[in-house]
Amino acid sequence: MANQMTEMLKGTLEGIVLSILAERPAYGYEITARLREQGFADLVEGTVYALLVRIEQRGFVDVQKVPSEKGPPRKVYSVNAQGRDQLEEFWRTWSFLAERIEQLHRERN
Amino acid sequence: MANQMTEMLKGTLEGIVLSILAERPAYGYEITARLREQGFADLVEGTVYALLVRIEQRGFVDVQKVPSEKGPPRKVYSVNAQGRDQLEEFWRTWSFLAERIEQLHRERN
DNA sequence: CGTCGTACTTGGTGTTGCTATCTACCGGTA
DNA sequence: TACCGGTAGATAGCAACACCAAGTACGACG
Repeated sequence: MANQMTEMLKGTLEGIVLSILAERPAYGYEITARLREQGFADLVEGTVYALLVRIEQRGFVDVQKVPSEKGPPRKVYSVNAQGRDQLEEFWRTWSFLAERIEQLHRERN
Repeated sequence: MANQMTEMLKGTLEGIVLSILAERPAYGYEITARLREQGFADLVEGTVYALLVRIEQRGFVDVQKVPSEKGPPRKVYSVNAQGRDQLEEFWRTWSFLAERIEQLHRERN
């Protein structure tokens, strides 16, 4: 993955995944696949799985094991109340940062 | 510093500083002060100095020592051609990411 | 039985921002 | 003189996070 994107994903990927889960519950393999389709072509599975473990341990998501026809059982994640709070916090932080960066972008020559 | 902002700065702070230097050359203490005024209140000096060392070693900036009336000599940094390339790359990466995140933002309920 | 696609796990690495502390220079003040 | 605060920079150690690499597990299909 391009180094710059790798570094930029730190701190944003969690928000991205929480946001995806806020739309509707999903499991790791599915999330990875969707993100790859949406342009994050080089995103590696291990990253997403590790992130899911993290946000579960922090109590932002609930997990449900669902049997799959095509492989091992899926771990379907859904955001809970605490996760929604975290997501709101993410949007606040993002908005602040994006605003300042966009301002620098406009000021560039 | 809020944890979320800390993580989000990874990967963006370099672009922010390069962007500031692209407007006009500056030195570390000044850059830290300006960023703090602009809302990055908890940004620590050490972070900026370390970043400046990094981008100098990567050849993105040129340095000039300038005596100060109020303290030790300043190290004034200015972006060079390679730095401008890096900055362009930063804007491309940022635009891509921001677009996708804003889309998730709009889709939220 | 071997392979492919699905699905998840994990140990190690590199980058990066933060914490904390240090040095250095100057002016004002007790 | 001695001390303090503001200016200016450096750095060792830490934590978080994305990546890399390799592994396990399950079912279907040839």
